[in-house]
Amino acid sequence: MHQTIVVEARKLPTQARARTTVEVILRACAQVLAADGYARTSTNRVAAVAGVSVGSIYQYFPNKDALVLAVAEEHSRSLTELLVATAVEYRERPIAEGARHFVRGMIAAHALDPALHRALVQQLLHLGLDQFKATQAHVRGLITAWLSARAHEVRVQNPDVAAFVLVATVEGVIHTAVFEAPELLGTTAFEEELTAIVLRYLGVE
Amino acid sequence: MHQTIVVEARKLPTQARARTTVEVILRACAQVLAADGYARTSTNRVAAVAGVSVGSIYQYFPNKDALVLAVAEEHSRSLTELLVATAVEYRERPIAEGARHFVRGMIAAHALDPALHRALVQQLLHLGLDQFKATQAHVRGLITAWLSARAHEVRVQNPDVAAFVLVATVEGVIHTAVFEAPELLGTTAFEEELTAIVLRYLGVE
DNA sequence: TATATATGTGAGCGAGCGCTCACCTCTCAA
DNA sequence: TTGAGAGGTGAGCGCTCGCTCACATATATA
Repeated sequence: MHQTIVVEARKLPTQARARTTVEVILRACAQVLAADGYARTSTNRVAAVAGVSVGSIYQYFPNKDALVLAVAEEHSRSLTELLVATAVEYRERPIAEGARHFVRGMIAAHALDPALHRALVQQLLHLGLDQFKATQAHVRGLITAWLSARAHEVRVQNPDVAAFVLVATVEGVIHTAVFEAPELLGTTAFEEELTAIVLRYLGVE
Repeated sequence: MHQTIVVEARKLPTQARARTTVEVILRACAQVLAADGYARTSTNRVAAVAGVSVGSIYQYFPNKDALVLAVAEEHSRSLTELLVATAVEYRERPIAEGARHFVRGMIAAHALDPALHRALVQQLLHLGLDQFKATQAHVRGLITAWLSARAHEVRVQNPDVAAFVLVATVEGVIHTAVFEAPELLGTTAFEEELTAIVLRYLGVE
């Protein structure tokens, strides 16, 4: 039922003003997605918010879904970058410290733009499932490697399964908080509790 | 940005054949939602699948969203019933047993109709956030009560927070599995691992 | 049987959607 | 300075959507 979606840019912006236009369009699309969700995000609305004509959108994006997917790519790139940064930084530190910073990184990643993240997660399941899975797999890969390198310090039989459960747990709890209790996200109590479940699962605490 | 949605039935079916019509419509809507997602669920499609005229839908539902919300209500009712049943059954048993059956119940609940669940979760965040929250709160309430009753056996400071984390964890892991690794759902290994994280978080294992 | 009311029908409306295309403006190398 | 192509425009096409309404049929009641 999920048809293939053409993602390739129709034409590449070569002049400086064209690159600005593309960026303005992407920012406007992100804004409308965050505010109104995918269903109410029309190309005409995006163009209006961007202060640009509809035609300009279709110069660089073959269709609406390609535009949304481009926004999603940018979002998940900055999200992954943030996580990879923490992963590298805490690779050699104690488990407890690493876990705490993984949790902190994930919370920060979701705090970047919760509303946009929400809209994208919703629709990506229909549009870019592969890309969505790839991002998840990337994060999971980082955790798997980290667990494998410290298998003797940690209570896991299968690092793959453990990574799956860990990432799903942290993401799940943060998502629930985003939707149902956004005020929790900034608190240390929330971070503590999330770190606790991770550490206890790993048999560290 | 989320406008109120009229949910009340436009008129109540009094004759037997009218009740059948309503049920046929609800079933058809659930089927189309599960197969194609909310965006591709049109009232005309639902009517066609139900073998009924569009007009009949609007005899009993004021608009599309009310119809979808009615499907969601039915779905979450059967889901909650299933969970309450296990909760009652294992209230007096050991923690470990209770946790295992909570996990099992949640897996079973999501296995009822994963595709429908998926479509509903996606859209309910826009349509019936209150109802969605209420269902979550109900489940969380059961867990809070259960943890409070056994506070001395279990490593939790705040039963409310613990219940939040637990429910979010179990839901999150199951959701991730539904979307990314449906083949995991039936396996005992999956159930084991999910039970393990719950028990270790509670300091039972 | 006759009448009132509940139930069911489906062509088609108005609106909004994604998207196109004929046309205009800007940029820059020659 | 100029012309070729990149960049930008927006009215509007074709289509689908949610939804209505004038009408037909089934059922309950007298």
